[in-house]
Amino acid sequence: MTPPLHDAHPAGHGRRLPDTQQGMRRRNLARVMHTVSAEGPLSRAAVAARIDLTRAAVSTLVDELIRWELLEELGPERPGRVGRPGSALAISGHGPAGIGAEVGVDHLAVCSVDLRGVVRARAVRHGTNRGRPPQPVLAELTALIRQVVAEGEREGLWPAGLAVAVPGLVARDARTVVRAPNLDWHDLDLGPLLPGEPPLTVDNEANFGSLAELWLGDDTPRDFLHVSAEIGIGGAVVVDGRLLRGTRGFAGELGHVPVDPEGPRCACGGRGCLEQYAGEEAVLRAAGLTPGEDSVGQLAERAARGETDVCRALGGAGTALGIALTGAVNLLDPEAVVLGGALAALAPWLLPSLERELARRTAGTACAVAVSRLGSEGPLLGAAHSVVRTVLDDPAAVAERT
Amino acid sequence: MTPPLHDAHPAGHGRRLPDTQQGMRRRNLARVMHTVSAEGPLSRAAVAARIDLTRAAVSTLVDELIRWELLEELGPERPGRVGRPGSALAISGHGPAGIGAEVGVDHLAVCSVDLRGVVRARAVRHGTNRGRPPQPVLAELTALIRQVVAEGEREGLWPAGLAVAVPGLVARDARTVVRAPNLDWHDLDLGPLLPGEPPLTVDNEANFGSLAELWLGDDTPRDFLHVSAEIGIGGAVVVDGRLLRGTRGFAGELGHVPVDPEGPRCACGGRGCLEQYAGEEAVLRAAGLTPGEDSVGQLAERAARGETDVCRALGGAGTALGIALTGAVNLLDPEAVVLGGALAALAPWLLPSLERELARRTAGTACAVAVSRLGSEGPLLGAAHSVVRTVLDDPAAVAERT
DNA sequence: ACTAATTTGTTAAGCGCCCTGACGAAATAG
DNA sequence: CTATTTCGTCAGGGCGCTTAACAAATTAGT
Repeated sequence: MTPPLHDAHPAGHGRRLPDTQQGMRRRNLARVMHTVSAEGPLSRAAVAARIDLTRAAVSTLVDELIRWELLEELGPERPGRVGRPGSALAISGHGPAGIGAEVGVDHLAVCSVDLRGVVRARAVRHGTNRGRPPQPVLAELTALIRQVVAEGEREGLWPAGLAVAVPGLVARDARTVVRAPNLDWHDLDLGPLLPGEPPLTVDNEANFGSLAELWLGDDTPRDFLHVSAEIGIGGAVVVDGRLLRGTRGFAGELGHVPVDPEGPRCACGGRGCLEQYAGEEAVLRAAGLTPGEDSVGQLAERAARGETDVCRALGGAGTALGIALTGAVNLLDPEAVVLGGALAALAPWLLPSLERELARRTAGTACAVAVSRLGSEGPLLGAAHSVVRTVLDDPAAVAERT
Repeated sequence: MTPPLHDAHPAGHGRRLPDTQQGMRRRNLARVMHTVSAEGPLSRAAVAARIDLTRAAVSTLVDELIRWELLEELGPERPGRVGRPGSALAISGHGPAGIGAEVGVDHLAVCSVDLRGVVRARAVRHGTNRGRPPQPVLAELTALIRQVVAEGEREGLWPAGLAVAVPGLVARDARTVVRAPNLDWHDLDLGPLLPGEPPLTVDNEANFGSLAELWLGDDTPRDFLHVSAEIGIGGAVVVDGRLLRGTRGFAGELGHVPVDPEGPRCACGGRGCLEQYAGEEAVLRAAGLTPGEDSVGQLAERAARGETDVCRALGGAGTALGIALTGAVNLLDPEAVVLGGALAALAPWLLPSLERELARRTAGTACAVAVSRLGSEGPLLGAAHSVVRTVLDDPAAVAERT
């Protein structure tokens, strides 16, 4: 079985390797990396058994990966079984690292993650970016990035790529922000405004969040629907371990699925979109609160205290989510629906009505609904990990770059 | 011991050939077949240029495919350009053929298609199957199949596979009909009731219809949403040239997407499902007609005559389709929506309201809506072609079977 | 008409990649 | 202490594509 070649959009390496011996070699190098990454320290023989190659072939692959410092030899395994003990191989903690960055409405964040998946450095700056012009915001982000990169370099890490999560739609070139309403950014190419050196990938925060769920989630299936809300409502569809992007890169826009065709007008031009019932502004209004800092925390706190207006508002949002998700589930038949972002924190008050609505509108057993453990950390971690995945997906490519 | 080469389901999900030299060889054989199939007669040099291999390599691949009678040498091409003219290669008109079969509510149909995609034999039996027990129906279908296979054998064709389209949900094993309400079949394994010889694949008629659209449509994109209605409303999602099936194989159930959360009750347990507005029964009732033979023809005829009740009913169905499709388009961002099956014949009266609804609910340019040229022929052709695709996808596999 | 240039298809040599089979090394079992 | 098992490596070989060269078949130019 071939390892899942990571989606084409983040990073240019998603291209299919050619059907030549070199391409085969590169795919097999990738299969070794994926196997070791997924199943902890493993001997050459164990890897060979898993990817269906001979020990001899795996030996040469591993030699090369060690020479490139992508794998490390940990030494002899603790015996336990009969026979000569194998020599444990592990993903290296040095070498390439993924840099993830997030442009939030109320903060900036950057982190670096090594090939093992361990977060090695972080930097955050709080304060609103709403309506600020892009240049100063991205200059601040660049400073945070340089700080994180420098910190990594002191530990023997070099940046293999930079992935930036933004709260808005991103074109398929993975550089241009088409529309980010809460930042008031439009048709903006981030390339020239960020460091030129590590290759850049920009994507929607909901997309990165769903990838984080896929890669880091506890037992997230390979087919699921991810719903996350910050200000608007974002969704992402993961099919067979791959993120579905759509022709223009706009797939997953759950927020503008019609819930009631004659409902209130929406900025998108439609009527009764989900966002009119479960978006932050709508929920706050229904709860009798005014928008402000940390609105989500406010909602959770008051709901926990049992304030009926807030509970009823969240219940209504859950019902609307349930209706919109019924349509999505009928269309996609996912294994699960995962609530992420701000929805994770509010899940206790959303789930009952959401699940009730989903169940009563579904023939047979309804789709399972899970709550993300990552919450608002998802987009940042997903961004950093997406870089790591491109390295695992084609280790030979990064070796060429050293 | 050879590894499993094909997914049970059609749609060529199963390009999971191992990363060994043999796997590479088989993939390259497939690439030659696909290239010749897609771009008509081609010289060895032209194929080599397209699939990025050397002429020498392509020569050996072609030799093998000719020895297996999957390719034919047509002889020297008409010159025109400077240089030695190439020798044109074409897909063979002999050898393996795909057998497609359709269990409709009102008919049975079988056809065979050669590797070139040409329909070589057909057989049809009219008469309702509604509520009949499966055994006699499938016995009749078997008789038609044998007839079509025999006809093909007289022309040097042998059946490489049998694909059966049914109006209902099919489990992922591609043999078991889980639920076909209009036939009143439930949890029925078709394997034992059909000829054992050509390998069997069963799938939903909407799925096969969408594949036909993908493979045979005029300029159907690789990402589209296919909507077809016979009695119920079926949908199918094609992403990057692959059919999206969902975990249980139930993806594409557009008919039960909620259009109005407080609408009329539906058999599925929900309320206001699309089928309650645009299903055959609902449209006939709204038009003041009673269900019967050829209801679709009736509707089209009366609408063409300008009967206001019928036109209004179809317009309402179009509006409901537009609302449901708005949600689907927001979620998937397809390149186009294609109306197939009975909807193709009724498109002139559905399209205006459908497109209006889609446009006014979409920010930016709305998704294009196209009408299928195949209409109700889609499922049968898609089934037969799905067999042909499995041959093109792994020609070495059929060579082993001779 | 004749030569030069161009393109095709084939052939032989070569290289890369994995497999087979055999070996020494390092552990356990008796 | 010996037999057994498993691991990692090495040499030899097969397979598949590439490179390079060549003959064949056509057009372009003089």
